[in-house]
Amino acid sequence: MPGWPDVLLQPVAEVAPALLGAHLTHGGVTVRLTEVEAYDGPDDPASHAYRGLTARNAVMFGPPGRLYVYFSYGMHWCANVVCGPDGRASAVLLRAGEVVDGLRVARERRGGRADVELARGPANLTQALGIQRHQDGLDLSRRVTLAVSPVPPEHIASGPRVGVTLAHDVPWRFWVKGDPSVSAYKRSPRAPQG
DNA sequence: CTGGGGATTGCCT
DNA sequence: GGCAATCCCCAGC
Repeated sequence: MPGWPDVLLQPVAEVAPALLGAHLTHGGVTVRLTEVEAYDGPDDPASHAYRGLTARNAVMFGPPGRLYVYFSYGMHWCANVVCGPDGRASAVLLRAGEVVDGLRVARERRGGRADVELARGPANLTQALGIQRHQDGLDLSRRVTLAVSPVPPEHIASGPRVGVTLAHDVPWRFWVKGDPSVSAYKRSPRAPQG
């Protein structure tokens, strides 16, 4: 298993599950990633990079291993790990994690939620870590620690991405089976029935 | 310049 | 399960 950042150069659907179990540290808080989603730049209709380079997604088109942060629904920040070779514009959305260090700070940022909910959901995870617009483009090389041993495939589940209207048949959401910090799955209201 | 929509969340019934 | 909050992004005129 390749280390950081070479692990990011694999196809994004392999990068995403490889990041499960990794630790990410920012703002005095460390989370263990339990849920992620893959977005494959130019070929993926659900990706922010699908329509090409814009001011918002510029970091996606740069080198791997940096943080791509975007603003969502007028109030939330969400974070991705840029991956693939420079210019490929692939990314892995960080959807959920378990706070393993800095509980006190994370609780303050999340306003007294239950510990298991501190980093459950992409916007909640970024809030627990204190990530906002200013962290767009941040180099993650000294902030990510890959799992000592990868989460075994039999402990990983996959399914459609959350809230995504297009390409709903692509099962590029990956999570640790049975982990309580994984967010409840909500299909996009506009996704096909089933 | 403008307007419709969005990789969400949490509170409401 | 329904829906409001809230504002940036970007496509289109």
